[in-house]
Amino acid sequence: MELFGMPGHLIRRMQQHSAQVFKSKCQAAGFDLTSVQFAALDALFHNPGIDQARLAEIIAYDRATIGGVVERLERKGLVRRDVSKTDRRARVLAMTPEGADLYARMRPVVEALQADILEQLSEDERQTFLSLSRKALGGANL
Amino acid sequence: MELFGMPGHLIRRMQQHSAQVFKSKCQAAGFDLTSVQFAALDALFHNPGIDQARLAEIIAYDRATIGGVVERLERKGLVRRDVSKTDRRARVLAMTPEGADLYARMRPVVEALQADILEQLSEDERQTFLSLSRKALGGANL
DNA sequence: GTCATAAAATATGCATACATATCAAATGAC
DNA sequence: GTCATTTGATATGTATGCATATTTTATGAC
Repeated sequence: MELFGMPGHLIRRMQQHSAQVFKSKCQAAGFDLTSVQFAALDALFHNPGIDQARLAEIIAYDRATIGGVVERLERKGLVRRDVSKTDRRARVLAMTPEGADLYARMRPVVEALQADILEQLSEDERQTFLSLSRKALGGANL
Repeated sequence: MELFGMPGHLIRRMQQHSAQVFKSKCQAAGFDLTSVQFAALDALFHNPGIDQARLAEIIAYDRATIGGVVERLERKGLVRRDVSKTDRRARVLAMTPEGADLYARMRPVVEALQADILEQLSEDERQTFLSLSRKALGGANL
C-alpha cells in the first residue's frame, strides 16, 4: 500500500493543510490566535459560563491540554477564570469584552477561510467530504 | 455556522480519531511506535539512503521536527545516522536490522488498521473520501 | 456523619509541529 | 579562487496533544 493510499497519512496531511490555511488567513487579517484558541472562544460564545471540563468536552480536547489553552487566552485578556460558586474545584469561564470583540471580528474571517481549506473541491464535493467526515466520526461526538 | 459544519474542525477531529486508532491498534499488537515514527520507517524503507531533509520532504514534515523523530528512532536502535560521504552537512539515514524487522512486523498491522480509521464508511465511501482528500490537497505534494 | 469514589484542576513527561536563528558546508556567479 | 547565497542540521521557543499522577473538592453508599 502506498503512503498516499493510507487514510492515516492523508488525514494528517489534511490537518496540516487546514492548520496552515487557518494560520495564514488569520495572520493576513491581523489576528494572532491559533485555531484551537479560536475554537475555545467559539465554544465559550455558544456556551457561556461553562467550566474547563465542559469546554474540553465540547471541542473534543484533552482536559490537560485545555488548561494551557485557557491560560494563554487568559494571559491575552480574552477570557476570565473564576472559581465556581457551586463547585470550588471548577473554574467558570467567561469571555472578557476584549474576547467578545475579538471573537466578533474574527468570526467572519474564520468562516470565510473554511471554504479555502477545501478550495480544490467543488461545492458538491465539499459537502460530500464533510458528510463523509461526519459519518466516519460516527456517534463519537456528533 | 456550526462547529461541525466547519471543515477545519471536522478535519482536526478526523486526525484525532485516526491517531487514536493507530495508537490503540498498534499497542494491542504490542508495538510502541508513534504513527510519525512508523511513517519515517516506511519512507526509509522505500527510499534507502536518504538524508533528513529528503525524509522531511517525503512525509511532509518540518525539518526541525524530523530531527527529534529520527533521534528517537536512533535511540531505539531502529535507524542509523551517518555523515554523508558526499556532503558533510548531511546525515544519511539507514534502517538497522532491528528497524527493518520491526517495520516488516508492523506493516501488516498498520495496513489493516487503515480500514478501521474509516470503519463507519462503506468501501465506496472510503474511496470517495480518499480521492476527495487527495484532490483537496491538490498538487501540493501529491 | 464517615468514607470510598469520582470529578475538576494542575503538574509532569513525552512527542509532535512549526517559526526563527545559528552554524557548517556546499554551490554558483564572477 | 572568492564570496554571496543556499542548504542540512541543530537549537530555541511556543503551542498543541495525550497519558499519568496528584491535590482538592464533591457526592453517593452506609
